[in-house]
Amino acid sequence: MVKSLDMAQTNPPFMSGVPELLLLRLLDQHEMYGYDLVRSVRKVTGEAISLGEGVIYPALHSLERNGSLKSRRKPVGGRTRVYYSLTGKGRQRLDKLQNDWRRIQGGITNALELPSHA
Amino acid sequence: MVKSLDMAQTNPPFMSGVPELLLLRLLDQHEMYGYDLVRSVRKVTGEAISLGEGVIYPALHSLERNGSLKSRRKPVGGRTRVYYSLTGKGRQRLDKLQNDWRRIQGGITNALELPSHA
DNA sequence: TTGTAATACCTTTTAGTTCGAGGTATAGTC
DNA sequence: GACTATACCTCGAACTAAAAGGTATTACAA
Repeated sequence: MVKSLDMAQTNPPFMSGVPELLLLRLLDQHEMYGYDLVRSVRKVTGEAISLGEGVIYPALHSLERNGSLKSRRKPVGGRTRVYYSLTGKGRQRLDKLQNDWRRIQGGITNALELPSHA
Repeated sequence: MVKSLDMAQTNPPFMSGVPELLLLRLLDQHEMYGYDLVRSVRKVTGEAISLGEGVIYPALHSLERNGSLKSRRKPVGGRTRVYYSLTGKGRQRLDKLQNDWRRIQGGITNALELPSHA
């Protein structure tokens, strides 16, 4: 895999909260493991959003620590996969994040519909 | 003005880049001053988003520093208002942010349309 | 005239967050 | 034997929004 030579873009706009929302949303469907989530995020967003492993793994650990996710280790052909799934708390958290997202998304949509350079 | 007693919510989800986008978008219409922008943001987002002065003023200063905004001081009834307006660079920045927003917004909308708890 | 609310500006501190880069190891393929 | 894909992980840097707190003037009401 060729690594990017672009300068680090540590804080891209509009991404805060997005990894958490997407992970919870995907894991609400069925359990998945980290490496798989990297690919799934790209796929379900229509290639619009790509989250690297450096985002996914810390996020999964953090979500498990706060009780939104639970995990189980499963050996698959010599390798070990860590499968994550939602807890009740995780589903509540997902609801809250979806509400937040819809509120903000709606507000920005309103704002962007203003006439330009009046 | 009664200050909020709620606990500090320093990093609310989905807000990164939003102040910058909204300020540039509003100032693309006509020049405005900080205190006015606080009220305008609330209004144009249909009360969905509220940005305090602690967000607005630093953002305006930062945008002026990087050349996206220019300002002029205007005394009004004993008080001095600082009016901000977009530069060419600011309009380019607004275009870029709007594209980023639409991309991410579309990606998340796709992801949220998945069937739940399959 | 006292005091309170609204206007209008500002800075500092805090608490996060994403991201790239880098690291380990196994399995499979050319 | 080398390279790619799989699969896990950590760390440090860059950046950001938000609250809290601060100054000063104007307007209005009790």
